[in-house]
Amino acid sequence: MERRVRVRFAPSPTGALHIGGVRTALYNYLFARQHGGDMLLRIEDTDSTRFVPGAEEYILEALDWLGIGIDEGLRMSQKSKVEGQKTIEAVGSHGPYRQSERREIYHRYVKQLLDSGHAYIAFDTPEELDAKRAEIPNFQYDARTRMQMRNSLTMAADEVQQLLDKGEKYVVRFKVEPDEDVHVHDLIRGEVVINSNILDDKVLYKSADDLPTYHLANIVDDHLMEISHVIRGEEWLPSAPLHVLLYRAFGWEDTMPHFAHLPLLLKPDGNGKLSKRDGDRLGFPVFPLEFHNEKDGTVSSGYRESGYLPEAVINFLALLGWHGSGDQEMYTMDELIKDFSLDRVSKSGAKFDYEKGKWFNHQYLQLRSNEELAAMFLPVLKEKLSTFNFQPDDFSQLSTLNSKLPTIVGLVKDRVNFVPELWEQADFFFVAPTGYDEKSLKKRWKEDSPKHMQELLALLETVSEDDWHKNEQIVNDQMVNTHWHLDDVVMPWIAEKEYGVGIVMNAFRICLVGAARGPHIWNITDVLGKDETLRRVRTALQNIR
RNA sequence: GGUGCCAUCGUAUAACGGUUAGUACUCAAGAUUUUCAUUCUUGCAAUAGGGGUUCGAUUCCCCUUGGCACUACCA
Repeated sequence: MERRVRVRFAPSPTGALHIGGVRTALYNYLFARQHGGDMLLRIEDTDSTRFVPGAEEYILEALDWLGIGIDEGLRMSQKSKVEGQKTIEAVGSHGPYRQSERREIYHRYVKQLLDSGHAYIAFDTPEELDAKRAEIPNFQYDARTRMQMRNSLTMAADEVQQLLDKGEKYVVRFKVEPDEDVHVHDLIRGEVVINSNILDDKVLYKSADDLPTYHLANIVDDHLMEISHVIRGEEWLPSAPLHVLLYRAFGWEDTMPHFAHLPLLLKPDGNGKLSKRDGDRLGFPVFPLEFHNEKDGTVSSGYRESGYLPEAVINFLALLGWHGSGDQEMYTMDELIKDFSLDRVSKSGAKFDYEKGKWFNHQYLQLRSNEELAAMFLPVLKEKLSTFNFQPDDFSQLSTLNSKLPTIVGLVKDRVNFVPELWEQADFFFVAPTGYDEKSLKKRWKEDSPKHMQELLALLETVSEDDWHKNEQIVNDQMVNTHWHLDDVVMPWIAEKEYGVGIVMNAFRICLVGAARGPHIWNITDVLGKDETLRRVRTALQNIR
């Protein structure tokens, strides 16, 4: 009889959520959804010294942005999202879902371990332990050394009680029995065996802040919250045997969750795991959202603010350490849920390939409608225009420009990876050239160009405003081509005068754009309109050379 | 140092003992084009090394090498 699938993502609020953590959350989510199970979110804030304000909200907002839904535990309130404010809600009957709010629970279970003889009280201070480590190389608090230390195993019961009554600081340590092969069955790696001799008597309960360590809290919570599968990063593999021993000590071995340890995300260059510094150094975000760390005053860039689409980040991350059943690379979240399998998670660490991430974003950008992209581009555009003596308020009154925005975006979107890059591709639609690109002039502005432009100017003057924009779609060979009226005006003239089409049109392009770039020329004239087009040609005739 | 995990083109990965070792990104070349880009086509490029097992190893085993993680009153 299989249990209901219940998985959890359990981050620590010690800063921005690392992209590797996002992938762990994603795999948990995919697994839960695929099996019709529950995805829980629990906050592991048992280290009061490392707590960073805002980190919890950040984590929940990031998952929300990416579409990684939470069924139980802490999550962004959906109701408040509509109202535009960000509040956190707790759902489910296994709470509280913040470990700092579960102190009494841990007390109870620590006592159980103490009573059953699986744990003991130790009075050794951090200073004493440091001294010991300095004195004895590779010192480890374990079966070999514990009888030389100050703890409830070496001291008489009344002496221990005396110290406790006096309020002496103490920790609770797990009593690891020596010479035992501990087997951990990992869903990704198979059977892992570690001898208990190399395990130390881990601290389960800290004296410093009256809270348990990760190991104790984790086992107690996963048990109480009826977690069926623990899917977490590979850094936890070495302590998995300890966790097995803890389940056993509690008598919970029959309902112990299945383990799956995910490969780590590595630096793109060199060695080591991906860190915050790599992002700064190599120029890409390692966090989903921008984060302002109140504790140390640092600001970390995020995928969202860099112009990434959430579905691109999800797709990219999903394929880092996992592959589908076929050659498919573009996956919607629903498709991922259908195809996901722990069997196809790789064992080795994955170097973070940022270029592939850019490619994914390009792909997903093309899938968005021009209207959507225009809406995303608008804030960037206003920002850019404000540097051209264009006040953002003025811009909002330029309704014609506003209505043309989707068209403009549609003309250049296939050449960008990110929304903000639309500006570099489309700037000339909004601002007339302020200069002319040297290279383009050298190659495309010929001796006859001024004469050509004069004649072209006169020719275009004769075109009516209506005809200016006239075009028809021609379908042949399943290709859609646009035939422009202006072609009928200009091409015969070029043919008659025996000018080169390239020579004329490239010069014309320089007048309008300022360089040899941009979409098809009639698309540009169509957006600019007759007046603006002619104005730019006159300006160019005055200013070039 | 100790323990564990891992090892296919530069990168992500495919090939559940038999393939000309596949795909995608990157890069290069070509085609298309009135520019730039897109797009399309082609190309470059890998089984870490050494032993076994087998008729046959990318695949199974061992050793070496290398990479990574852990080794806190952090998670």
